[in-house]
Amino acid sequence: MPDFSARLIAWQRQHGRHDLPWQNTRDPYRIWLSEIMLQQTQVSTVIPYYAKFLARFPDVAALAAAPSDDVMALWAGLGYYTRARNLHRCAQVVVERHGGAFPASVDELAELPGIGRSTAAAIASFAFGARATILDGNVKRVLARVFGVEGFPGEKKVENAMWTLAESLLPSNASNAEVSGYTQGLMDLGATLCVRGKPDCARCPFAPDCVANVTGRQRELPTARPKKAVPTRRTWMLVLRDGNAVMLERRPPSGIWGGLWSLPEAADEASLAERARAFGSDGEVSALAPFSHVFTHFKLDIEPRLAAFDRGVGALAALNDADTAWVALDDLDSFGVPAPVRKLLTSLHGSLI
DNA sequence: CAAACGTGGCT
DNA sequence: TAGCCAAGTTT
Repeated sequence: MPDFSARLIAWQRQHGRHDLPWQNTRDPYRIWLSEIMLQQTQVSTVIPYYAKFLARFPDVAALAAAPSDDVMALWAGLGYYTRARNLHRCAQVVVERHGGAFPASVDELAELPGIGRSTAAAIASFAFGARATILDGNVKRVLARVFGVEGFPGEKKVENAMWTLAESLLPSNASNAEVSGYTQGLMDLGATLCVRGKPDCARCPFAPDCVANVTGRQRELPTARPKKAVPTRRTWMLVLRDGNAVMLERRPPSGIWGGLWSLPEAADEASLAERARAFGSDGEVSALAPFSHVFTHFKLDIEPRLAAFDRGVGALAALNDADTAWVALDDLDSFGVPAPVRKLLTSLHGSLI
């Protein structure tokens, strides 16, 4: 399809999205921030986080200078927390090694923490008019359908073929504005017309040439991810409570909820009771309602236990240090707390006292 | 290179 | 409802 890019650019100009919060700017900082947040995350989810970050950290220098805990607290709830740590590191690298200005080339961008090939292309095309293709979920879906690309796009072989195809479709001599429109068009087509469930082929500029549309295979393309059973893990969480405050513990930097503040955990009931005693609680440990939380790759059954504590007569364990903190339930916002733990504590806040 | 890595929206 | 998956990157 020799006129793929021209058709896409024309479609985007007329029917694409033009008023998202991170559009209508060439500020690499704002574009970068949005692109990181939008990785594996829907637009509607990102919008309030993007606004919060921009208000608190108006430029890359402000973000670089912030304490890591502040960045994590602001990111809490968005998920994939490695993104937040890389975001912070990236800001510091840009300030310390690039004089506070994002590099303009795809290759240099892709060397920065948290910026891979697709995000680098997005930033380079939106901020600098570079001729580089993205390859996100939207593009994979559009390419699979329009060109009839078979196979699960998460598979390396298929993904490589799609990168090659996507590169070949780039507009050859386009202005900066056209390059931005092309990249945005790829996303918009996938996000608004060529959606997973019921694609609106009637309004699609590629309908007459689209393999999936012509053959009625919209449902089979792109090829679905192979099904895998999700294992279940189980954990006991300690709600050590002193009046309106609970004790939180810093999680290790990597692994699930890496770098967030969460409730102390144990692998079984007895171990949790022992931890409660070690912290200095001499009261009873009582069961709260169990619940489960589903991640992408496993299900977590959570057994919360409540124990009373009195810091007034408590021991050294009552003191805050780098990895433990007593937090008022009204003040959870200033700590990066995992979403389900936050929900648990918030519901407790309503029912206690 | 397959697996790890969150959460919420949608069907 | 339970399953699928979204503006992917890192290890």
